[in-house]
Amino acid sequence: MVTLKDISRDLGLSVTQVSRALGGHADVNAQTRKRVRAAADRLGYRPNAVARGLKTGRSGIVAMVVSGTRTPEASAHLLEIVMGLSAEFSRIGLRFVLHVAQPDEDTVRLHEDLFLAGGIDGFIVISPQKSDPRIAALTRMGAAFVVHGRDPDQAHVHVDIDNFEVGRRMTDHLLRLGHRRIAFLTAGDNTFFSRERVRGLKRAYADHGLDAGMARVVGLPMIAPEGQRAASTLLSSKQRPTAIIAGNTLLARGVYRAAAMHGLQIPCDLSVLAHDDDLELFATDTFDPPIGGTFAPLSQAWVSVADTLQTMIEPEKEGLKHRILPLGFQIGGSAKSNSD
Amino acid sequence: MVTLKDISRDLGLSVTQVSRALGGHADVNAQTRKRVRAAADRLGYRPNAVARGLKTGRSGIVAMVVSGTRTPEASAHLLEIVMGLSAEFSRIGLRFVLHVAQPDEDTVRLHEDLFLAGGIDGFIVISPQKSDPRIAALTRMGAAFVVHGRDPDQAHVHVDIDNFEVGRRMTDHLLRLGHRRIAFLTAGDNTFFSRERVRGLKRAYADHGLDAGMARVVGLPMIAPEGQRAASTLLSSKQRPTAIIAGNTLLARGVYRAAAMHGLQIPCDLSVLAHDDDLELFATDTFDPPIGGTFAPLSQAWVSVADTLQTMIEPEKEGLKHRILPLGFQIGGSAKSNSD
DNA sequence: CTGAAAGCGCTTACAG
DNA sequence: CTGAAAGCGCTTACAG
Repeated sequence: MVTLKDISRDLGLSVTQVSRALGGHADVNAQTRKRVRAAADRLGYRPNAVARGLKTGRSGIVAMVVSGTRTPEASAHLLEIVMGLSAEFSRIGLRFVLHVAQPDEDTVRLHEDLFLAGGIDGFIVISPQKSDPRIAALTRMGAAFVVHGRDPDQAHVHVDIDNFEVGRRMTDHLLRLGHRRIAFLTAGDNTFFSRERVRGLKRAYADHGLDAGMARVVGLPMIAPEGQRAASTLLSSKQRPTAIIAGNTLLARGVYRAAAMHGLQIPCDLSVLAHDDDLELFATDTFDPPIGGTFAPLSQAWVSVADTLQTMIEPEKEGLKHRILPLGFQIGGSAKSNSD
Repeated sequence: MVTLKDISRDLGLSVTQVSRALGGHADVNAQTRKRVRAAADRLGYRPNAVARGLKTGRSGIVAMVVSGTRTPEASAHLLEIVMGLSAEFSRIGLRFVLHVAQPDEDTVRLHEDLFLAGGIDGFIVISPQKSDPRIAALTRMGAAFVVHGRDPDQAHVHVDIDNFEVGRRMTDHLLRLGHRRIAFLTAGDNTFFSRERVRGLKRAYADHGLDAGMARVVGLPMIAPEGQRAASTLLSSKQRPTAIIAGNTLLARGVYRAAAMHGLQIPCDLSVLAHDDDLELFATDTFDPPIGGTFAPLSQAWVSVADTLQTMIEPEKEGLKHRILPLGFQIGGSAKSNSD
């Protein structure tokens, strides 16, 4: 292993100067800097992150702890998220590692263990639950962390989209098209984003002077088979909805399948909208007709999450601190006016 | 942050003794040890892994670098592997972290970066390719690592099953039942395990005095849709096979589907065997009829992988060094005698 | 522009 | 059984 000492000996310089030269500090003779750089390359020097970490208190590593998932779709979803985060962090010079816990493992303790042992500069938390204990623990320990999404019960740095608007805009779009019986497939009530979206849906009804009681809200795991099952039930019901809003494109995929099984054409017999995270694995380009709805690429969120966490870890590099990301709307071809 | 110094000050002891007491060394007065333990708990002491790492050269962290995958099934497969490894490593007191690379990212470089920066004690490599460059790089750097599977072109520590036997036993079983036209669905030719299995298949034919030319070997990604497609093609062919061997249960799932679509009953019209890794996500208890074939739980492999890597990292804890794991055979109900 | 020195928190010969 | 000291490899005031 080549150390600063080796370089300093090789060059007859002090370790101090070598360190400064490689660190790119201004107060080093340009000549010297060049010589040091050359020697470091020649000897194959690699800075020891552990030693640097002990001195500076920073390891350059950020972590995320997740629980193992139960379904292929959820796994694929998780891995795409991890890939997106990894890419952003490596772009800004931080290393992102994942710790996958057992389903029955205590993730709060894992956060504590990882942080208190040192060596982790910060954390990412995704899919926060109501009064999320991970957020409470990280806050208590004074760890740097960014949450994707939001827990309204605690104050914390977060990056999110305006989920109220997600619910409001899609519902408004359908109401304008004349739909009244709208079903909304979304996650359970213990997620803030879902509650916000439902609140947006209700607001849209109210804005149109309508009773939101006409809408049906269904809470479910947000994967295709569940979407298919729920849509199937809805489409078999007496007062079947004329439009379905899917919380993500996986659910929408299930809705499309259910519609096909019921012999219903989209958008003629059934309008469908979905919120689209723009995930590659569940690309919407295979939707026929093309799906409409709100649009906010998760990849944007990762840019923001990574930059924000970096700013918390390295305050000297003042970066952006986006919090609420912009929301788009795609018309698509999956919704049509209704005159029931 | 509470350090050894804080405890030593609190107790009026030297840092040396505090360190030894907490480290469980024998040469410390039992009384003292107790007092130190109590003080550490009271003050909330957590050893600083970074400092320890600088001194001992060990971080207690092992890593695996994988490329992001493209399909939900492959993602689920990967995550189950990661969960299994995580569980084993945490059982023996090591932390297992995952780095998920972009599909286009240079994983060799990632291994180098992670290792040369220090802070990673060892690596796990899975799914080795022919002349795998990751293995070459880790060997060159002198890193501790264990490969699950084997690269015949390089010497390295590995944990594996006897894949020759996997191919030989399943083929032998079918040949004894009178099958002659056997199709074998397996991975591409660039994997050692697949070549070994094919070699085993040929040996079984030879042992029965038969020409292995009657067998059909199909290389493909080992997931259900591919198995279904390949089986469908085979079952439509003129000289359709009377038996299909699937390299894993995902492929077998696809074969079952294809058989159903072709109106073929298993095992009456078609015999099917599969190698079963005993993964929870692709449990075989939903196979009707129950699938037969070779059986070797991956969870066993992880026990062995973790113990072996620990032995390489901490030679003082001499542990087991299983290399080739035992192989079982399940009769199941998916294969039947043939008299074509 | 350069170097000697201190120190991050820990472990471990060494001497008593 | 106990403690003073050295040192892992780095960074960074401080003094020149």
